[in-house]
This record gives sequence, C-alpha cells and structure tokens, in this order.
Amino acid sequence: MTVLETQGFLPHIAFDSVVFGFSKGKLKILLMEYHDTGWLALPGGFVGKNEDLDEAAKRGLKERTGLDNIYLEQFYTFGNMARFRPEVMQTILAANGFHLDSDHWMLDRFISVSYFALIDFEKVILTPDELSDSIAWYEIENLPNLILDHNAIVRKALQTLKENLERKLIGGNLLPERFTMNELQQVYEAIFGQKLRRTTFQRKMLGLEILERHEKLYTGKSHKAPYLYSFRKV
Amino acid sequence: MTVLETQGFLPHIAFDSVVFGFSKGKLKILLMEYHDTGWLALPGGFVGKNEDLDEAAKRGLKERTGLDNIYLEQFYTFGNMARFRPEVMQTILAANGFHLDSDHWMLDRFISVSYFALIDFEKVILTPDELSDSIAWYEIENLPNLILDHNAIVRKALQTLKENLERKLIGGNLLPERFTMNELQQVYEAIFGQKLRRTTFQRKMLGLEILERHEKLYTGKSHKAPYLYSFRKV
DNA sequence: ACCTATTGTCTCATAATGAGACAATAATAA
DNA sequence: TTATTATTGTCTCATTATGAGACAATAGGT
Repeated sequence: MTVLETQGFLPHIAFDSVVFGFSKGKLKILLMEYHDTGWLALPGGFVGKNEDLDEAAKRGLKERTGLDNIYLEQFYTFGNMARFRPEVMQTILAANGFHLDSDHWMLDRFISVSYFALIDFEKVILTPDELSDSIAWYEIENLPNLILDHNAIVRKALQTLKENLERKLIGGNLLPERFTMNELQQVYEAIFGQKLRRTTFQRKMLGLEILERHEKLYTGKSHKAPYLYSFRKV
Repeated sequence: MTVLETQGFLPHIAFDSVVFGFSKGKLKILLMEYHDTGWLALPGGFVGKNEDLDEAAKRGLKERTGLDNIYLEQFYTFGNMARFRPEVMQTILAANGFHLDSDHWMLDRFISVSYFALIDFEKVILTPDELSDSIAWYEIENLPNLILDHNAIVRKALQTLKENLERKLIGGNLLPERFTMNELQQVYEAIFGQKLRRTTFQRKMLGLEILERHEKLYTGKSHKAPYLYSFRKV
C-alpha cells in the first residue's frame, strides 16, 4: 500500500506521535526529516477507513520504531484553521516526485489527533518512511523548528507528561526492565526540568511500594554499588 | 443552514460536549432526546470546513445553552470502529422525515472530538436542535442509556474533571459569581462523589488565597450567616 | 590499609492534613 | 428579654508528609 493510495484512509484525519526516549541523562523525541526540504516533523500517519484510531497510532509507531506494546496515550486533537497549509504538504510531496492536483485529499485540511509514547531508548530500531531521509532523536531542551504546529504539539505533550507523571507513575516506561534509583531519578529530573533531592526521591519511591528490589549492579566504579529495581507487576 | 447541508462541514469529524451543571446538591449534564425514538445523546455537531475545531464546540454550546464565554476543555477523541453504527443515525434522521442514501456523508464513520463544559446552571437557556424533542438536565449519578459510546464519553469526561479539579481550581465555574463556602464544598463533593471534611476544606480553600470575601448572606435561617465569596480576578 | 565517590538509611525541623473543640451568631420559641 | 438551635469561622492538637542534611556502609583505586 503506497502512501498515496487514497481508498484506504479517512480524509481530514491524521495522527501525530511525540515519542519520548531517555538517554545519557537527556529527554529526547523522534523527528523525521523530509527529503530535500530538510523540514522536520513528528512521525505520524493516516487512519485506515476500517481501523480504530488508537490502532492507527500503534501501527505508526510499530512502523517507525519496530516496537509493540508501547506506553501510548492520546493527549489532544489539534484542529485550528491555522494548521491548514496545503503548500507545505505539496512541497514535501513534490520533493518526492509527486505532483498532485490541488483538490487531492492529501492537500485538504487535516485535524491531528496527537499521542505521546514512552519507550525504552535502547530497544528502538528506527525506520524512515517513504517521504523521509531520516528519523532520529532530538533533545527536547533544544528542539529545532518543526513544520506546521508541531512545536506546539510537542509543548502540549510535554505539559501533559509532566502533569501525569506522579499520578500515573509512568516514568519507568522510559527505562529498561531493571534500573537503578539514580537512573529513575534522572528520568524525573529530565521531564520536570529540575533537580530533585536524592534522599527525598528515594524515600518517596520506596514508600509507594511499587518497586521490587533485585541484585546489586557492580559497575566497576569505586564506590558502593546501587541496587537494581523493577516496577512491580500488577 | 440546515442540518443536511453538506458543503459546509468536514466529513468524518464530529464534536460532542459533556455540559456539567450543578443544582440542588447534584452534578448534572445536558442530554438531548431525539424525536420519536426517545434516544438520548450528548449535544454535539459538525465542524465547518473553514472553522476552528474549538470554535465549532463553542458555537454548539452557544446554540444549545445561549451561553458565551464558557469554561470549555477538550478531553479526548473517540475513534473506535465500534462507534460506527450508521443505522443509528439513519433511524434518527428517518424519524425526522429524512431518508438518505446509504452513501450520504452523515451516515459515514465519524470520530468524535469531545469537550466538557462547566456552566452556571441558573444562566442556561435550553434550546433543542432540529432533530430533538427536548434538551434537559440529568443527574450524573443516575444516567440513562445513551446512544453509541456516549455513556463512555461521559465517564471519561467525569474522570478528567476529577483529575483536574484541584490542580486547575475550576470547580467554581459551576457556581454563580458569588457563593458560600458550603456551596463550593458541595460542588467538590458532587464531583468527587464523596463527603469532605468541612473545616479542612475551608482551611484549604482560604489558604490558597484565590477567594475574595464579601458581605454575609442572610438566608432567614436561624443560625450564623455565611460569608459570600468570589474567585479573585487575574 | 587508606582514600574517594556514591549509596541506603536515619534524624530532626518544618509544612500539610485529619479530626475535633468551641465560641459567635441569625433567627425562632418561650 | 432570654433561651434554643443549627450552622459558621477559627482554633488546637495529633498524625502524616516533605525538606534538608548527617552518617555509616561499601566497591573499587592508590
């Protein structure tokens, strides 16, 4: 099925995903770079005529990252007229050799149902789509300009993530199965954008009784080895 | 512009609104009853081809309640295949004398961008739309069956409202400009679905320094008169 | 055996909350 | 006028949570 195949998709409806990863103490997201234009955008796609909206978002993530069973949460639907800029999509498609009539469905107005995902950075296998040169990680603190309203989408995703972080205890989804308390703290610090007090953080996390303690991790560093933890199942 | 006028609206995209009001100690929402069928549904509508998504929701509310400048928040977009039940819309329209071809846009699949609103119960002037016999208040604790997935939409709206209640301090939007501490507490109790401790609630609210104290309210009851409060502007 | 950086746990001060006591008071009844 | 009643506003005290730091334990290196 090619990207231009029209029968398969609902017109006017797209999805975009803000995929968060964590590496080297930094919170990052995935961005695609389109051919020639150099324009950057969130990974996204269209919804099949017979496909659940959520399934479309999952499928899109699977295609770009190779991952199944991801933490995925819908957070907002963007539908302002200001995001209707047919010349943007036209330029992207032209750079790929497609020259569409101005009444083609892909040049119509779209609303974007937006999701954010939390994934284990190490597990991802990045795969660009047909319109892109590359898909790569970018630090959230230092994002370049993105097409359309995608910078605003990222801001809202990050805001939602912050608001839900404690209540839903989802921070661990950015780490591998087992992690140290320090790694978990770094995730929280990267998301909140501020340093946290080590002892208070540790006491709080242990007090919630959601962590399971495992063996120690000997890193070769000359100091006490930290325990590994995982989130308690069910 | 009639409801069947097709050029004006985006296909496949609808909005629905969960309009919360508070009266006699109960949290209530607005429901429409369709002609003949007796089916109940959330007030909603379609998005103009040149209309912001949020503007469409505001317009819909204005039409049903007569109110402008409402607290309105988008909370989720429902897009499962399970909500695609063309026979439901067909029956509703048939009851109004419209017999559409099965490929008519109103019988297509729709995703619903859903909003919740908080309004002053006393200010509303209810106005049914062309397809409805009535629009009326129903207690949230004792909702009847609604069409499609509208019961699920209400549940999610209430959940979002609960989660945001303290963080955003939006409870006051359900009351008139001036209110007693007891009235405010009743709003919180109705939303959370549980009794709160009077003294703790009062201390907390006053401690937030968002309330302005006005004159006392003499109700004629034989006990100490409570102060009236309003939310501090800016 | 000593040094260093980091970890896990403890203590103490401060802030927030739960639970109730109690005086003030607006209307009514005696 | 005085007593009664229901409710309100404010206090107090116990309990719990959080901020800030002290300190011993320890994995390696010197």
